Amino acid sequence: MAAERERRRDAGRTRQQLLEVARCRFARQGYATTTVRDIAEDAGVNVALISRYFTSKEGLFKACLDTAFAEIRRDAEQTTPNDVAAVLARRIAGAEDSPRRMEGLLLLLRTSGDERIDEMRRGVLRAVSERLAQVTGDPEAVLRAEVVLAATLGIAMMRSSLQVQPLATATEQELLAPLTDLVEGLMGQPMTRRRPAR
Amino acid sequence: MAAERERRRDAGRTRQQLLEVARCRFARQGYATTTVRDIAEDAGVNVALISRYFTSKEGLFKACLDTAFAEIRRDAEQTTPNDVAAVLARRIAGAEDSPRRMEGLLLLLRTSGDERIDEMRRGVLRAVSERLAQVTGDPEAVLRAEVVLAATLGIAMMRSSLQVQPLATATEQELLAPLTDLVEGLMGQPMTRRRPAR
DNA sequence: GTTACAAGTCAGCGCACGTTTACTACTGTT
DNA sequence: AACAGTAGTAAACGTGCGCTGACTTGTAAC
Repeated sequence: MAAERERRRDAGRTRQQLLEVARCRFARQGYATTTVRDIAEDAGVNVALISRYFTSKEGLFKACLDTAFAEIRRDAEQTTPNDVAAVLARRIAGAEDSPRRMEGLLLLLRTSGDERIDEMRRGVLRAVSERLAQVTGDPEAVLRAEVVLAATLGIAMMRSSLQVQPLATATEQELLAPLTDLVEGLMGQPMTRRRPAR
Repeated sequence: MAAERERRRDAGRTRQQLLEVARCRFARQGYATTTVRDIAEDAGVNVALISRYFTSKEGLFKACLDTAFAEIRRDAEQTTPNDVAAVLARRIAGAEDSPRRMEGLLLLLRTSGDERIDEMRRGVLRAVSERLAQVTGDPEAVLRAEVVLAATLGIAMMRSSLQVQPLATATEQELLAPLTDLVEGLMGQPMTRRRPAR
């Protein structure tokens, strides 16, 4: 209850504000296209604060990635085999705090030009894929899980920057059936899975 | 047979050279990250020639998109229902002129910041999806076709800029089975397709 | 009320980018 | 051989970017 009244100057709050608007910009426009002046204006503060709180534009981007990674890992850990499609649908088109949820996914495929960041990204994608692959014990499972993940990222892309209809405005419910079929087709009961390569 | 010997100065050839190296750069790095000086150096010519032959960087990008669009449309027109997965696998990981084939796909999701170009992009994606959707007459078919397309684009992304293993180095043969299952699951025999939403 | 420090602002630096202008060199024609 | 026209070059211009250092203002402690 202490100090809960609004302060006109609050470092923690502005830092958080910067994180959120930056995350939104980076996810929608990509790293290179987003300028620090845009971000500062969105947050309603001066540009210099970005350098102060996050060292640099790249530092801010990395901070955005960190929060996104944490979210995604949490999602992945709590997902059970039967859940996969529903969790993906929720993340892509979940209603409650949309479109914040999808932003995390989009950050995964926005490159900053920094090799260390790309390495982090690969790490997260790989971890999520392997978690997904645990659903089956198949040696090909990781590859198939990565295809599921790739599909999810692709859908997120088409909905955000490309805005291809009708996918762009499909609801969570409308996405659930196709995603279920996709996951089922790729990781569920064997169809072509067990047959030898032609 | 006329004038087939190599000329040291050949406008048509340099123009073509610029188109090819630009397409590669744009596909790999995106529009904003690629500089005209990079492109000119790759082509081994002076920067000013980009302005001369394509008016501007954006003009060059648009020219790249035009060639990619033509290729993709041609692919789409010649695809039969049973072919879909094979054509996609070939485009993603086709051996003969790889990785040129995949570049066309990647250009579809690289944004230039120009709204007219984005409109073109949406148009092509939409056309390809509708063509894909003709496989079935289902009203939901376009949505499902777009999911197939999104998956394809996502895979291309993971192979190029993200380089997530094992997807990044999977061969055409290795991709064929998962893609077949994906297409089958989404557009083939009804599984959850006909059952009402939960 | 005064003081000290943190929060926030302002103006500008340096650099890399896309583009342009003035120039040089090659090539086919007569 | 001289010319004309085009292919290609060199250098610089203007702009917008990320970032910085000196400054101002709010806030909490005494």
